[in-house]
Amino acid sequence: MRVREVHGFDLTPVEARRLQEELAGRVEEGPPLEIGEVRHVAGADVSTGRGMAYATVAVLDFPGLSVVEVRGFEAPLRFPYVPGLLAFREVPAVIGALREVETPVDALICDAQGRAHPRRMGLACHVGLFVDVPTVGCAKSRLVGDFREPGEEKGSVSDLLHGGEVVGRVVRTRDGVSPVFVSVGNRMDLGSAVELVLACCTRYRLPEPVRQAHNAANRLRREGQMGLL
DNA sequence: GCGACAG
DNA sequence: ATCTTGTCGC
Repeated sequence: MRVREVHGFDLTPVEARRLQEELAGRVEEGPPLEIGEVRHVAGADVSTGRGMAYATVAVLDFPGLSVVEVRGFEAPLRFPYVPGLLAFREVPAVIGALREVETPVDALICDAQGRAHPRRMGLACHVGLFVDVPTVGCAKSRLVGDFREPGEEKGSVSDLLHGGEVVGRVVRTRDGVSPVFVSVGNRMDLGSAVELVLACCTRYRLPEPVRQAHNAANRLRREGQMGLL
């Protein structure tokens, strides 16, 4: 996959925060994703340990959701975990893995926030500026915003509000499970993002591409490899 | 000053 | 996220 060199990552937290304010203006909300045209969906995740970041990207066919490619990339952690600045800690490793993906991907789901971020620049938006693929943020917990608990049935949703705007949606992906937080990454629309995430949650709470990437990242960290295809 | 806080 | 055993629930 083609990856652009938007900027370097040798920054301090103060510089990183200022860069986010500038980059947020480059994020594109829309157009709607033609989900009927989607052939492949990828998921990205990062596992950390012993000063290293182990990033993986799993590519699945759609709507079948079987794994067709898995790539991994490890890089030293050069930035601390600071709420709101996660991208500066994990993106270097993520783009390393994305660079090695050979399958044409139509959409990428990141295990993090997109526009549901204090400066509308979550990791999913950040990754979306480095690639041409539309990105979606699907996090397991909230970073910012207020919301009402969605209904208990799969498919129930509620708006995630912050600073007077709808920055994302709280989505129940399976009956009875805790909801996930979906928001636009880049080149995508919120409705499409929710639709895609729901279409990827056939058996588990998290979208299958993200689950596969998560498992591969843990294997990469523990065993130094992910298993072939 | 106090509480919140993706992974 | 990671560190970790047993244990409560479907």
